[in-house]
Amino acid sequence: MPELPEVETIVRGLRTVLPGHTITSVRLGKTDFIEDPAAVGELLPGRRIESVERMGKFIRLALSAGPAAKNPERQMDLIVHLGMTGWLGVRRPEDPVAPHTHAFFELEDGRELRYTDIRRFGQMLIVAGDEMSAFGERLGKEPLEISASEFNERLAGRRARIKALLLDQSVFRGLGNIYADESLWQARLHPARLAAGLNSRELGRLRKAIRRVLLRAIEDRGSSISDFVDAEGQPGEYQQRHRAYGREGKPCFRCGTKIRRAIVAGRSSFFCPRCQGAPRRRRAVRRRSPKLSETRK
DNA sequence: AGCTCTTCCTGAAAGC
DNA sequence: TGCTTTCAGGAAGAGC
Repeated sequence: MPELPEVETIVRGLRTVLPGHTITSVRLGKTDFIEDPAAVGELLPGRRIESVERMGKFIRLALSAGPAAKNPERQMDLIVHLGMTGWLGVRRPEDPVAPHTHAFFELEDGRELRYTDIRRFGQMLIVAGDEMSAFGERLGKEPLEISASEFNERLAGRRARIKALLLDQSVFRGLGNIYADESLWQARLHPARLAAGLNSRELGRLRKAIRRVLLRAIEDRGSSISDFVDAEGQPGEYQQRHRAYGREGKPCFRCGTKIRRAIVAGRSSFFCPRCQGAPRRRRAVRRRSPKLSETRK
């Protein structure tokens, strides 16, 4: 499942082969993951890919218009989210087409950029230049760029479970289930702890753990759990370093206690019950007198 | 505000 | 063996 490190890996691969090339035509298969398929088909031909960037789990292809493009005065970006099973890469036309490949962007040199997505949980949309900043503002901060004080501010006073906030893309962008669990294991924090209950030492540990986990995972070119491969088709290596995710019943690398699995924030969450101290049981909501609960706003 | 449930989708794996 | 059910999960939306 592509999270920040996997998307970064794809982006780095695309960056070496895409910029400077022009889209000459578009072919689409199933289009239910595309916001406006007609616009993709009509507006992209004639545009040149200027740059490839990652924004959280989104891939952004910045496009400039050549003379053949429609609406050449409008700067636009093609935004792609890989969802669960998405893949984006460049192939030659004679290369075999992977099943569930639903978009082909032919380039002026004959190669084609292909989008493959088994489950079609991905997204594809065109964002006009003047809407790009608004798009970015809807997302949270990049976890690798955030300062300690910004990090703490984002979590301060939030009564949601820390796992839920790590997964919330409007808080931080790019973390998913795997790297949230790995970071919490590294920071020795239970996923069900309330963010508001974390002290500054714990917040500091968490921010550092996230950085460490993500940077190492990027070095390893992501985690290949089921089917992730990079833009060249190579699997990542980081799954070999997982300490929590997917390790139910196996010994904790720190203390040997069996890793447990529980549903937190609606997601299966893996943690060490010993190293990652469980939150104090949430106080049962017992009402003393009906009046008290009524008077409280 | 935040939680749970549902929906989208396919394929792998578990259950019978 | 072969069919059926369950599960996985990113994100959004509904309802509480």
